[in-house]
Amino acid sequence: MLSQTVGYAIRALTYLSRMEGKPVLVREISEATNIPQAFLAKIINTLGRKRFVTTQRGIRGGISLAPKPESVSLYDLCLALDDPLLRSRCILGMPECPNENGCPVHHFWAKQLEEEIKFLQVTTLADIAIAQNRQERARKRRSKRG
Amino acid sequence: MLSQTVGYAIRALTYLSRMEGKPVLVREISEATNIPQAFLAKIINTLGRKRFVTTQRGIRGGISLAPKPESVSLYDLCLALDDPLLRSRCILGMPECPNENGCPVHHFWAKQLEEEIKFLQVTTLADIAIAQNRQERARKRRSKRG
DNA sequence: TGATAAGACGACCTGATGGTCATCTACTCG
DNA sequence: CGAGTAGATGACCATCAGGTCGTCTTATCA
Repeated sequence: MLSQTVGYAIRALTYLSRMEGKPVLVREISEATNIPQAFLAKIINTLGRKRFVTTQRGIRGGISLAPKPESVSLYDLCLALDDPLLRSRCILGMPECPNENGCPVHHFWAKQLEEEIKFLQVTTLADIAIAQNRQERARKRRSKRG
Repeated sequence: MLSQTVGYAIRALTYLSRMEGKPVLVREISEATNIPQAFLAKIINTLGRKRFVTTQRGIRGGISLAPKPESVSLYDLCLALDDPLLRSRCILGMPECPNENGCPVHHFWAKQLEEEIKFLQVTTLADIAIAQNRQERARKRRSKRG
């Protein structure tokens, strides 16, 4: 499981990546994605210091995505926001566990974690934006039909 | 990832399951497994109320495993100790996510969780005890040889 | 220049998890 | 019965993630 924080970051940046670089207010992101505004501001701030977004204060200010969506992996975001997933270790914590493959729990969880890291590395904001656009269109079709 | 609490429970009960029903002191389990004693006592207490172990106070007292090791799945322990894993939901938390299969993140994580639940259901204390016995023998061989 | 709009930032709160400690209760044995 | 042993139990503490609030700073525009 990813942390709530990284989940929010993914949703917020995905929203930004569908805006073609136009600055968007934190308030607007918050309302569109249903993320608590004050907390989102904090996350955005961190992402700004790590150069994932550029921020602009004052009138006509807002947030915009700095890199291209397809060059931001979920793994990058986990790193930037220090997601606990990246710190996870064998839960049975027996001293010999990491070096032996006898323990079925260790073996299984190591495999799961490896798969997850891999997934986070190959999945980018662009992938999620595409899926969201698809969902959006499906939703609109449904409401027009209904 | 399983919680620390469930990890401790698995290790403690695996230790018990290698004792053939003989009562063992919390202190002994704690020392053998390197689990903080006071915290372990609390976990054991919960497991006692849920009938996973029988406890006996006073001289010649201690803890013993109530069911047979092969009939206690890790899933049972997660349930008994209310592991957060069993409460996990889609991290992107978008309202449509659970009903759509468009979101790659949702899709992947649902699959991972399903695999984990399955693993927890089919893996029992007996499986872990067997693996530990194997490790133990290997360790002894190494130290005799060295 | 000053009003206003925005993000920056530090202080603080809350609940969950992991962990400690002191005291109570129950059991065994001499 | 009384001493001693061992689990039961409740109060308490630390840390962390998630979240709020108030104030400061920086930008735009009239």
